[in-house]
Amino acid sequence: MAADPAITLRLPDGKPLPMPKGSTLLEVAKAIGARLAKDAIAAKLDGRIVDLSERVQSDAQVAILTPQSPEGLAVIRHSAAHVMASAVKQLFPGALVTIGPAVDDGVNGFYYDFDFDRGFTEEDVAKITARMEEIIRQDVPFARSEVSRDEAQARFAAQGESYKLELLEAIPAGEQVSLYQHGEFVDLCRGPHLPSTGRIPAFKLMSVAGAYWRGDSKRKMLARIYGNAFASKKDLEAHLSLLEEARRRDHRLLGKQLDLFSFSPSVGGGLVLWHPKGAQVRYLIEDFWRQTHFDYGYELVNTPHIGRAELWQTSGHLGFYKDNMYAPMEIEGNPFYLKPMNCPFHIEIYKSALRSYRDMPIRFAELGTVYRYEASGVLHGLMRVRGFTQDDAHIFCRPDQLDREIRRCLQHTFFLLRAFGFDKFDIYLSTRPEKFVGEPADWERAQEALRSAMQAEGLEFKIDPGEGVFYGPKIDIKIHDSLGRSWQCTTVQVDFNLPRRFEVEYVDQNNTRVQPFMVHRALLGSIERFFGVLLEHHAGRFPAWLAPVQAVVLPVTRDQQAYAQKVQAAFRAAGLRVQLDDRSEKLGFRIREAQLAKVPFMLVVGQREVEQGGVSPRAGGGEDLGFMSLDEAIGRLSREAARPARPVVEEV
RNA sequence: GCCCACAUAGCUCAGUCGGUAGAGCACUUCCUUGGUAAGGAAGAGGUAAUCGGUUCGAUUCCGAUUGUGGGCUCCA
Repeated sequence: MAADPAITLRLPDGKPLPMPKGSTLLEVAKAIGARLAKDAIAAKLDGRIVDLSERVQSDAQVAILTPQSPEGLAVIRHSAAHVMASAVKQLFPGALVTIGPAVDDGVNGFYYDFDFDRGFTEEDVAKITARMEEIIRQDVPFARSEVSRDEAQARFAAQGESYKLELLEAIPAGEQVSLYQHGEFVDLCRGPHLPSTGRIPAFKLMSVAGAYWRGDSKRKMLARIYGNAFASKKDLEAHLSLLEEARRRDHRLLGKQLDLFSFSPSVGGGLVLWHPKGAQVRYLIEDFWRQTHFDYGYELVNTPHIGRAELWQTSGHLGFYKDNMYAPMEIEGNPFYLKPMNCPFHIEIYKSALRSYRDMPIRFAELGTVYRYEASGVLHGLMRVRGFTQDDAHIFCRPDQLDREIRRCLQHTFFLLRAFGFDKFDIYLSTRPEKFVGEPADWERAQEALRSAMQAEGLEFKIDPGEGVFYGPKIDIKIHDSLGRSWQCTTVQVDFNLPRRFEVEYVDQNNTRVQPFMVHRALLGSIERFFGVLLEHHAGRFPAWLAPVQAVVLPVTRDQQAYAQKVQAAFRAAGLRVQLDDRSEKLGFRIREAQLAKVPFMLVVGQREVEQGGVSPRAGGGEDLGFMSLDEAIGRLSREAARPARPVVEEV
């Protein structure tokens, strides 16, 4: 040992660790601590995630990965995918293996795709689970080997694994590839993997689905099995109960239970029917939205649902967006299209007058209802529909105003989203893609404006290089809901395409006509989807200012009916949405119904309340607030059901 | 759109190995007026998603269509 030349490894805390050259990472872990060595499942060597069996030959940065780290968890899940594939091959030798990575979509942690003609049934999944448990119990070691591509081809050809051969085709001849083997099962895989199958602490197969080979709808449909794996049984249980909670607050279920909206096969898929209570909430959202837009200096506009084909020709939508547009309808010989976007109309309003640099910025906002063709298979409740209302706006501004306008948009966005109860966000800046329109210099300028606006607002953001739309860079904001799931709502996009196509201009200080910057932005995204997200976020219990019914008056007996009507009228006069439930049912029954309807307040009035001229409110949570005078109760409910305060708009 | 699954009363579901269907809740009427999460009785309600086919006979088997769910792809 002493003869081995020493190397120095640098640990995450910055401490140096001298080790003999050629030590395995497991030995490194042991040198750090016995407990760490026991927990270790893989390691990070100069940023590269590798097996514990890998030998370190030179000085390097080293971190030992345990199941507690996201990377460690990914290794467990990837290994679980291999174990699943081996179980499938044992049970169904006719199934061909394809790929099986670790993923993290909030539900699943890994999958493996098989070419298996019969497809997998529930019973198959149960059998596969049992076989996987056996393989894990046997604690079979994962062994890595490196072979030439040609040798790998020969091996997979012998096994008839045609998909693996296809993957190998893409690798240059003569290159080394890595194989991972546990038991009989060998897979082409970069790795890394756990030391052995016994190191998978807890897993569950979640579902079976179809998936195209290489995600290409022209290629073969494969049978995919999804699963998830965790660092402990407890983590798995927690995950499953989170999924259970998500099912419980599924907006489609709540929409039915609370009588908010529905879909009808007679109307068509993806077309929402808003019931009175749902429409009430929607209008409250929209009213608040409008008020904030006035506060942030927008002017509201209103535009038609259809427009002539020429308009969409000019905008370019018939070129790049046609697949999402409905077939044209002919009106007196002219083709018209249902609008998939509002921009061309807002531009026409802009162009209805000659604009001066003094007029800028011009901010047009509209709750514009658009129709987009969506393949039937992707429709999903309110989250993915064919007709929806965008909270759309277009800002036309001078180059020197862009930065300021973006900051304003961001302030407006966060004000609005916070008002609805969201306070955690992921922000992304998407930059110029390979195919783009406009001048690179303008792109630079716009990207810089987006970046500096976010920095000025003190926002942390990630950059998605090359993920911008072809017409301009954009900022996307995802909100986190109460279950920790994230939803893309807000998008702020600079557009270099439409101003050019429509010859949008203003007259500058030098009396020359120049093209303004144009910004598209949707803050809530789509009202339909936002409503769905909001519904799930609050589990159907809207904040009192949005509740379709804010209180229900419950007379104890028929004798208080007249008084109850007076109470209802008094609350209504104060602007509260109050209903009266004087059906001949017992009080307990009516309380139960109001509770299930998630009404924030119940106003119980019996003989005592009549005599003393008050009410006894009960909060939606079940708390009896005790007797109070009518004025006191109206004051309290008015405060609790107050709309969020208006924003303080800073001029930046 | 593609793969798989599903579609029975307003809702949630049961049942029918091919012989035209049932429960609970909701609804209507009556009784009950009860102080903080389900009082009682009676009644009404179904062209079994739609359209074809096989069969003496189809809600049940087969096909198509529409819709829904889980995915793929795409996106607000």
